[in-house]
Amino acid sequence: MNLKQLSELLGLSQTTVSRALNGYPEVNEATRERVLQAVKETGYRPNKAAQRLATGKAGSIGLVMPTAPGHQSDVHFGEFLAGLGEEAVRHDFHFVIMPADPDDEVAALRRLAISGNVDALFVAYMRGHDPRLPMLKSLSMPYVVHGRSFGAEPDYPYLDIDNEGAFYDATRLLLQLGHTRFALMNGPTHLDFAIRRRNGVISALAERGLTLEEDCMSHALMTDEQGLLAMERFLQLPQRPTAILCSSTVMALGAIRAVNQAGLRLGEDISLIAHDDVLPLLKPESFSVPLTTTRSSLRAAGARIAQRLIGTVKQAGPFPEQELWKTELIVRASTGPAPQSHEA
Amino acid sequence: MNLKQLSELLGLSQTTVSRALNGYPEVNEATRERVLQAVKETGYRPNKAAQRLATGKAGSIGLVMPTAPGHQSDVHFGEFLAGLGEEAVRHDFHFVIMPADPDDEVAALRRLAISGNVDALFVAYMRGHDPRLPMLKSLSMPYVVHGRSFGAEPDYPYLDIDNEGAFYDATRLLLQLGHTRFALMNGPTHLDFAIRRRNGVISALAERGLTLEEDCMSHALMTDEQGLLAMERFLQLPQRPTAILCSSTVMALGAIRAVNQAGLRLGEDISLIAHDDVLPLLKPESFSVPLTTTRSSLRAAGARIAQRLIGTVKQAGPFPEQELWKTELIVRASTGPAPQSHEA
DNA sequence: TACATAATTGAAAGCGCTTTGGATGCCATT
DNA sequence: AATGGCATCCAAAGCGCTTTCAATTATGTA
Repeated sequence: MNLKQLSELLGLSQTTVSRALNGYPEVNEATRERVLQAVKETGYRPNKAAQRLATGKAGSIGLVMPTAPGHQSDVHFGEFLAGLGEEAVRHDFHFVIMPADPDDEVAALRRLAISGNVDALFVAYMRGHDPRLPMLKSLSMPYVVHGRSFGAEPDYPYLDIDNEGAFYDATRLLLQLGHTRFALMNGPTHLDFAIRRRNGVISALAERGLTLEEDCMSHALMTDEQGLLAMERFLQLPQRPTAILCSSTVMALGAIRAVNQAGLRLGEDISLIAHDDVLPLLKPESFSVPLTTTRSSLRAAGARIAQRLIGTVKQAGPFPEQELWKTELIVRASTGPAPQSHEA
Repeated sequence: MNLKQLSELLGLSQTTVSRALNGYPEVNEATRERVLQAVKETGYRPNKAAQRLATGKAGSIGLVMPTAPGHQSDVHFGEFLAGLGEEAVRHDFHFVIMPADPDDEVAALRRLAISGNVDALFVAYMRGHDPRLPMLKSLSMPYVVHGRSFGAEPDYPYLDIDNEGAFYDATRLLLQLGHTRFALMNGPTHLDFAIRRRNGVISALAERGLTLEEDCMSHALMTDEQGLLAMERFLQLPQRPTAILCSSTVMALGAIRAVNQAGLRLGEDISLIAHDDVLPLLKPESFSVPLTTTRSSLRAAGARIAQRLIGTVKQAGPFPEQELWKTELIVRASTGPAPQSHEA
């Protein structure tokens, strides 16, 4: 069933039927009713490809999904998508996801943009000096970046959380509790959020004249296993850190296991603060020792970005170009006063 | 830059340029070279919407993503997507993802199909007597189902793992170890895999004249927290189970915490086998007590389904209509002989 | 040399929709 | 009765591509 058939069935022109469906005013209400009724009966749906070809818009936002045979999938991607979806479903928008090798992301993004398949772009996994930014700017298609790109002029539309502030505050809390030996379990080193979180820690420490040694820093994929490995390394250091900052609750999981296996007690021998993206599969408050976290919902961020993107496409602005969300520092039992040093 | 402009630039007709690009034989190799060169220089990309309109195909596979404000996102979705993507990227296919309220899935799937936006459909989260099946059959669009629908005639294209066999084998292993009191931590009750896994357990038990009591069964979202709660309930039963079967390693995480908190030892007081979807964020072998699992890679399944789907669209069959993958039963330290009952 | 044949290329139709630029009929005004 | 305005409706062009059918040129054969 297409427009032509439907209009013939109704004895109307395609023009009128099209207008009736798209809410144009110059059509008799009685006619509109008749059209709507026929649509219901026949199950007619406009062909999106044709719509897009005719209008240049088709209610879709595009994103590239990094993937490759060896490439680890990422929980955060799915969570983000859920947020985007939550908003998209309200506006009858859909997503076009282009899988691409991580090395090919710039090109993939460009292909997606000029494919004519999408109205706007969502970009994540930002890096320092991200090469996608100049490309996006040259594109004349709306986009919003999740995160920022360290080192680039912040003149692009983004939504980010205050990673530096979050880890600065978390570090200060631990300092106030008397800790002096810190370690940071971070995400992959080239990612923007990792850079900023590290800076947050370093600057809070610097205020007390402390530094973060190279061997007290780990950069790895944010998985349970990597958390375990990193923590095991930290615990074997001659000067064992007592305060750990961790970029993910998933990673914290493994880290805590390492702590337990070493016979140490979380919140007493070792204090730990992790960043919580509010993943539904993992609730920090129900850990055996409830976890102190810096919290910001990834999903909420996704929903907000979708809102901005869709709003822009539908000209329903204006939206702020830049948004920086504060995180919440939620104190639970995994943080406690620094243990009295045996040597002291 | 569009075809018309490109062809004018080259002094050729659109026809010839189009043919040159799509590998038709009736075009002079020299001309083809010239066209390809121009494409490289201008960065021309065909408009997918137009291509789709003209050919009816556009290299995309569609899926609906269940989502709603309260709806929990699911790790498995992302993992699956990674698998699909891994294969799709090789064939320059992309995905069209339609977010939809879980109550609206049938309609959403239909909309997606007749939107003209996709060449094939992927369907997951199958339930018993799934209402999407009859709809799909009436659709004349290729599709592959991940999982099966309990109670429906198995005459549709699917790829599933042998859930019943997996849990049957796991249960038998525990029986051989002398366990007699079993509990099952399952996924949501209406989902097909949950039904089959339960059946697997029940039939293995039945062979020994044992039954699975109602209070030794939990159906819940497969999250860490639900695992904790379910296990806590089990441990408070008057006849405490010693053998636990669990539908997910994520859930096992919480379950194990409950075991530890109760002062019990995994692999001694309590044996546990979990199903492992091979999520990159969680490696059962690196648990403090390495986990005995039934294993089957979700990602591999995704890749295989993409392969079938894309193959069908490109007429590169034939592919088997039905595939049932065996799972591996991998014995690690979380299973051990049944403890000697104090009462015995 | 003339003619069939193969190799290349192009003009134009069509995919299903939106939208511009009229038509048409009806009513109130003059 | 003639005019203008309004409410409705429609024919046709156009979005950017593929593909059918036809035209043109080059090649080989008798």
